Amino acid sequence: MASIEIGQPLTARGKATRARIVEAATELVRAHGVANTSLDAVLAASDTSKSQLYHYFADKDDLVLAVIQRQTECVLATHESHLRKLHSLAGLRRWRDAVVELSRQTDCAGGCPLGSLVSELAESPRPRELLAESFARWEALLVAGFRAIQVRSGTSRDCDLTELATVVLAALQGGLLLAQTTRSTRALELALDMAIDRVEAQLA
Amino acid sequence: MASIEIGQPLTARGKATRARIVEAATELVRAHGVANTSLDAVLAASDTSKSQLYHYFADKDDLVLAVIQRQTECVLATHESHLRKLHSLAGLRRWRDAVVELSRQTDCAGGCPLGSLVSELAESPRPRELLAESFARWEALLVAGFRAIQVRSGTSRDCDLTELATVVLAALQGGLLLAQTTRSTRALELALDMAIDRVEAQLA
DNA sequence: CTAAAAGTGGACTAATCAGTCCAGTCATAG
DNA sequence: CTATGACTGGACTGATTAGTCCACTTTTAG
Repeated sequence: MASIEIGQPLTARGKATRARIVEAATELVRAHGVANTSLDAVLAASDTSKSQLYHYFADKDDLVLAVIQRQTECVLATHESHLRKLHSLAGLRRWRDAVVELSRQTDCAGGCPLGSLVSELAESPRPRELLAESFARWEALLVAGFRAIQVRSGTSRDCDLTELATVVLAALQGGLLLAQTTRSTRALELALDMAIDRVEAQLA
Repeated sequence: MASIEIGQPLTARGKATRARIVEAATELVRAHGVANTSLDAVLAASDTSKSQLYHYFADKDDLVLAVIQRQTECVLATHESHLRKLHSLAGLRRWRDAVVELSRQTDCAGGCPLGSLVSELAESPRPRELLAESFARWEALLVAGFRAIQVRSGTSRDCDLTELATVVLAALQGGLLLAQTTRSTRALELALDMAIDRVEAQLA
């Protein structure tokens, strides 16, 4: 009732405050999970107050929805920058290397920010829908990349690019989960290599 | 200090009480996650009292360790019963079907009980180690199955069965995560099919 | 200028949580 | 039988939590 609905006015200052809250919440959730992130911690990290938070969000669940959306934009932006210029299998393997390197840089901690949200929120309808959309957009990015490879190589063999994108994403998520558990990028490398070999076999 | 250490006496009644607590906690954690499972809820579900819980466990973290171990035994027992009698690729595909069917029966909810624990506990050293051991045992089960297939088929081609087990497990985990998000077994089926095709290519 | 609305600060509440404590019951070894 | 220790019931505490409320300041529209 006290929360911002669609179309409600928002001054520049208001927008900035809201953004500060979402940014701080996203960072805390990525580091500690939804359940282990208290609103008080968000307020402290964003230098705001209770009344501000409840001015812009109906409740914690509402804030979590905003966090999912922001995290989605962050993750997709990272991959989009790599996948946009994709036009060969070698480029896909460079993407693989970048993903592995990113995981290595954080010592394999945290896993995928979106994947982690799934196991915590997948039983709540609205968050689950949002995450499903995020993965769909991620797959679309991969499909676009595959198509670019196909176009460049000339051989437009008939195969389901969407299915390929799904298995690549599954390999990525599964690989990251095992990497997070073992604190080694080995499983991630093997899983992505398998998936990319599959792409090569289907595409070429 | 008040908890049960290794070697401490445990009567039959005590063992039963401890088991009841772990069983209830495991079920609640599987359904709602560690952070969303309160000790009071565990007590209510197991029909025990605070003093009993703290008689057998040092604190909540200690109970969580027991939950990880019990959940590991449950999951591995399920897969062991399928993988033990493995001696052909057809058998491996039947295992795939069983995994898919199991996911379908719960409407893809919950994902893998061990995988879900990872994203919630992977940043705590001891739980993470335990989960890493669980996955290592799971991979060993797969390796044993692959070896049985290799022996039966006669062709003992030289390939790294451990790597194969890792990618199959990664495909399973990633597939389950996407299945949980989309509420469809499609991603799980595709990911497992890809991994098993890989096994076939490497093994035969 | 001025009034209405947007935005803010922080005290407060009620519920829930992990963990403590102690008085007691039960089982069993000697 | 009896004493020791395993086992149990549940009240209690202090900390933390999400969420409420109201007085106040700042911005904006007319």
